[in-house]
Amino acid sequence: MDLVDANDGSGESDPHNSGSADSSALNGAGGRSSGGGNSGGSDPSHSQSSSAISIVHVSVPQAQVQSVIQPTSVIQSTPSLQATSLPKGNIILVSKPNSVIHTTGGGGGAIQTLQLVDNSGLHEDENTKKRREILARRPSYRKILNELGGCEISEDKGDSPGIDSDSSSSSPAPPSSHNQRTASSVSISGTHYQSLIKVLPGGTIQLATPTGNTSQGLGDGGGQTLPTLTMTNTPGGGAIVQYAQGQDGQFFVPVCVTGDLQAYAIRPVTTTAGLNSTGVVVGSGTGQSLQNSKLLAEEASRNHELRMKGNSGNHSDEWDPSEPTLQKRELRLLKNREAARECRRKKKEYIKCLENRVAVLENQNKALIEELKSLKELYCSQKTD
DNA sequence: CCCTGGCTCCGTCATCCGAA
DNA sequence: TTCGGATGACGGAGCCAGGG
Repeated sequence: MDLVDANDGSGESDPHNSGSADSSALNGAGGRSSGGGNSGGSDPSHSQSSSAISIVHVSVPQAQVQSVIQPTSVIQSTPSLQATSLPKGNIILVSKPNSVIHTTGGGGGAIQTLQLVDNSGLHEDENTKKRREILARRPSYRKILNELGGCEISEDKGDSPGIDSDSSSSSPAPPSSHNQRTASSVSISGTHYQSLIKVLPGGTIQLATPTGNTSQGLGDGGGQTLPTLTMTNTPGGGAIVQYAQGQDGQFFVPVCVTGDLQAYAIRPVTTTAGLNSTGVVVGSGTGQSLQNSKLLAEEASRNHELRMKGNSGNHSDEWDPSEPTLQKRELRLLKNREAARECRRKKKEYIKCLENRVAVLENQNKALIEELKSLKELYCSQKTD
């Protein structure tokens, strides 16, 4: 069994690693060593283009289920695939190419698999080049997270982080919310992505076919029929999987969601020209920021006018030669204020994501230890027979 | 009640870095 | 080269709990 290390891209760290008190939390999260830190699941150089298929299978009764689908993994759906239900205690760990999501029934039932195919090997040169470029850059939280695919920092305040949204997009479910469903779509560089989420009571995740006839089907999917993946008993019912159907394949990227949720953002398999380096689908992006800029400018000018009015009593006839500069400065300050606020928010989210990841990995570790134990026992008992 | 230390949030400045 | 966004660093303000 090719058990894949789930600790894929946990090398995230404070981009600047300045070690100040302000960033101590990030530094504590594990420093990205120069050069190789950004490796793991998202590292194209890791993609072993061997045809060997990794099967990851963990079944631990009573254990909390965690699902980790690492970046660069592609879930290649088989149209005829039926809903796959992971019994209580199962864990999906996929961080290597050509992996298979594999589950057995709690009592040794039939095995169902979802094959994961990694296409990154096809574009290794390109990806390596890109990776070098990325490593040479100074990373931001968002970049780090996107590259890791570990956590997605939301673009818009108050919205569900990391989940692209249109009219029916999801918002972070309240802890008690047990039946959460999300369908969203977005186009990037001509690639249409669909993401369908359903979290059922008990933590079942379902990938729904947009037009399919599964009961979880959501909305219109442009004729694509996608399989359903069901995972039961995720802790707190908090797992979210976003399904992507692109021109060049389907794929999942893990994403953290504020709270206890974990989601998977959408990422293209290949680096397409028009796509940003991250390729993570995030809702309501540029338009809003433009709008924000406008609003900021308006606010700045308003403030300026108010100040001018306030000052008019004192220096009525005085003309300040530096007025445009002042206005410019005010606008810059205003923008920077907003940016700082946003930056702090992202930082918080980033830390939360790291904490979530720690929790997930701890649980996985626990489960694997248990699995090892039971296998050992099994082996010993068979040996003595 | 006052003081103090810890914590959090905020605004500003400086700097880095990518895009134009 | 310039511009603007992102973010670390720094200091101030407010809140809260604990102690005298």
